Amino acid sequence: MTTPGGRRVGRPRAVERAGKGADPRGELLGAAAELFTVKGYAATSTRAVAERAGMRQATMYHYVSGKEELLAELLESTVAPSLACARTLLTEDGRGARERLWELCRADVEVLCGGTYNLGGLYLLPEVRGERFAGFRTARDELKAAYRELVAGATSLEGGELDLRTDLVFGLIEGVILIHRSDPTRPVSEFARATADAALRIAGV
Amino acid sequence: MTTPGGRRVGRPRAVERAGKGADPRGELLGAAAELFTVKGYAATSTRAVAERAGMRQATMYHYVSGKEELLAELLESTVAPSLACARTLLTEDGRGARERLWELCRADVEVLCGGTYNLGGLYLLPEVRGERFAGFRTARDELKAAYRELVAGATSLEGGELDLRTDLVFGLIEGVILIHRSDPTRPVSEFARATADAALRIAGV
DNA sequence: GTCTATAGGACGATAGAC
DNA sequence: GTCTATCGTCCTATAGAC
Repeated sequence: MTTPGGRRVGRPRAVERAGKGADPRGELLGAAAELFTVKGYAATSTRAVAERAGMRQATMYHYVSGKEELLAELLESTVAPSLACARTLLTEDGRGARERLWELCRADVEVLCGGTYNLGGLYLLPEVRGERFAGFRTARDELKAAYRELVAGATSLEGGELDLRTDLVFGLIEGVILIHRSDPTRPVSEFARATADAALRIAGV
Repeated sequence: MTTPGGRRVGRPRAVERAGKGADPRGELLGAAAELFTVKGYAATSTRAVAERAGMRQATMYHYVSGKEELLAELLESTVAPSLACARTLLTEDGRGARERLWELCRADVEVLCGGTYNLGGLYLLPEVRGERFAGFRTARDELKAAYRELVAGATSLEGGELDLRTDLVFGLIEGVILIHRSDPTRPVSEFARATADAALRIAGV
């Protein structure tokens, strides 16, 4: 951090960071993203996160309240783009539900598998069921409701049958996270389109 | 434990177990199954496992070498039935590949979602990538190869296109684990059949 | 703003009594 | 066969120097 005049303030870091984004909070989030997705949340220490972000463990607490805040923020940043996309698509009555469902699936897979780290894999961590992450789960539920509405429009199903089809479509999307994890070499955009095609076949349109 | 004559040996437990299966190793596995699936592997202590099995933490080491052995055994016991089923189906040339693929999907979902605990959820734990669980991953790979062979027989696809379809089918099956976790009230056998139907639609037959 | 140091607790595993 | 006790390690979070 620097003053408006450009003078450095605060004690210098023990290990100076080469380039990288000069935003310490962002670096912490990036480090957490990598470690949480690869080693899991519970198995990742605050030490490991902080050190990878180029600071000592205690310094982390200057930027975040603790480990949970890191996970909560990562989760919400991951579901937010898909949710924004879903809200937009729901208002576009001009296009058919079938086409909009395809587009939602494609965009969702693109987000889940497209980043540097496999952030979609965070959804699968057991810790996500905790109190602290209710905000994320609410957003995810709203996204699922959007899927349901588009499946309904595309198929004229209703009731339990509609729920079942929606669950299968939604399950496919979340399942592809695992596939992508096992073979990350496949181009994401091709894979996203193929998954969207498959989702429509599951929905039965 | 008792002698052939029925006399109790060893120091009595601090907390006597009511009924339950009198096999201590089995009780440990059952306790681990519940805790690992609900709280995750890394977040579950050996203390918690042992105590739920009705013994002190240290006593656990009389039956298993440690935490990892519990997870390894649970994983292998979960994939084994599906793999046995797949091997049988691969030899049944009399039935069409399409029908056998459907049956494999149905049986797999039944195993993954049918038990008391959602053992299928263990596949998703980040720790499973560890050295110690290579045996499980090998079995899972063989199962996936069986899926691939049946998809090939049912569709006449080949090469990259066959790989892609197989991954989508396999991803659906693993994805439904998550669905079942979010709504465990739905009858498993109905759900398993619906998932198998969906898998065939993804495969494109 | 970042550090060192440490409090205070939980963990996995082992030793040895009973 | 099961216990109690404990070792050594690692953890999260805080206090306070610089």
